[in-house]
Amino acid sequence: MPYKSDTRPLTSIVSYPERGEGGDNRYRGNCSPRLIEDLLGFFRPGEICDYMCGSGTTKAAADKLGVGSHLYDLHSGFDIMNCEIPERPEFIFWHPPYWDIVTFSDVMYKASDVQKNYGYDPRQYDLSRIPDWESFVDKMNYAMMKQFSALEKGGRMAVLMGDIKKRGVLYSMLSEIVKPGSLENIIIKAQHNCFSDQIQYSGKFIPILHEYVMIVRKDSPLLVPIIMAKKAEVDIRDMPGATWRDVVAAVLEQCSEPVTLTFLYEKIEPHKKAQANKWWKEKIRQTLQINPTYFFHDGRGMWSLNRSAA
DNA sequence: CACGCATGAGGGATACGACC
DNA sequence: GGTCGTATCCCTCATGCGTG
Repeated sequence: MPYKSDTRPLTSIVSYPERGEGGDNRYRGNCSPRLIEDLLGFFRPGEICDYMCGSGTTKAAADKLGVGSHLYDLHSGFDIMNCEIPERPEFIFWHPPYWDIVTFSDVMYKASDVQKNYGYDPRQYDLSRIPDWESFVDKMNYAMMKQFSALEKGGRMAVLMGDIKKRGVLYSMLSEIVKPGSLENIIIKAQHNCFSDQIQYSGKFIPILHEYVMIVRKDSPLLVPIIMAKKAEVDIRDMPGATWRDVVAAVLEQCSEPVTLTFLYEKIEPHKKAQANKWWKEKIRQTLQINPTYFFHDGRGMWSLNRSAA
């Protein structure tokens, strides 16, 4: 009786406290097969492909539901960055590494075995061995687009990924992963019994207890819309939406001592805010006057920021 | 629900006395 | 005389409210 969608309708939040049968729970970083069962139960693809199948969680889920599967991994001769994808998949499940949180090659399995059986050292192609975040994201996005390109029209990719907090910095895979096609769903998946549960955190950050399943669909084969993160910097003095109060406060904020009006003029004059207003000097003076809660008047022509103001 | 009207924030423009 | 401090007026836009 395949596709028993039983009492677990798929929703935008999922939680699998007991991991269920399948896969190897000693293989760190793998997920509950129940997630994949639920995805298969909902989308009902004829087959499922997994190009980073790891310990075989996808196979366990597919077998249980009687769905055909095509499974590959770096540990058994398939390198996503360089090998051709053999199928035109209808459904891809992808559980990429969480950067370098868990190293796979030569840790979860022996590099020498792969060298012996397939003739390459898996460590050189292993995404979990990329030390810097930028190149990791680049490679991830390449692998994402490569898999998406292989999809048949109407096909889907479900990507299970998590954000990472390292030394106070958030590295968000969900933000930075490229999103080709139609972004159909983002599912929050609760994490249970993960390694970080054991760590006593020193305080100032919110422990991450969830990951995401992003589902994208390929609607048109040739022209594919994509959403991708782009880092940029804007100057508040050139920004539509920033008020005069914002601009003046921002300039004063980087000064420890009271500054002259001339200084404020110099800092603001070259920017769009000033260039858009013929009376910009007057506006600056007026702004300082009408916001006594934010701006201190330290004698004629001298101003500073009231840092205690809310 | 469309409308007319009031209100208030933000911004532009101008004027003018005080001060250096 | 030029800069600074202050007041005033007008415009636009968003929001809220009562009325028909």
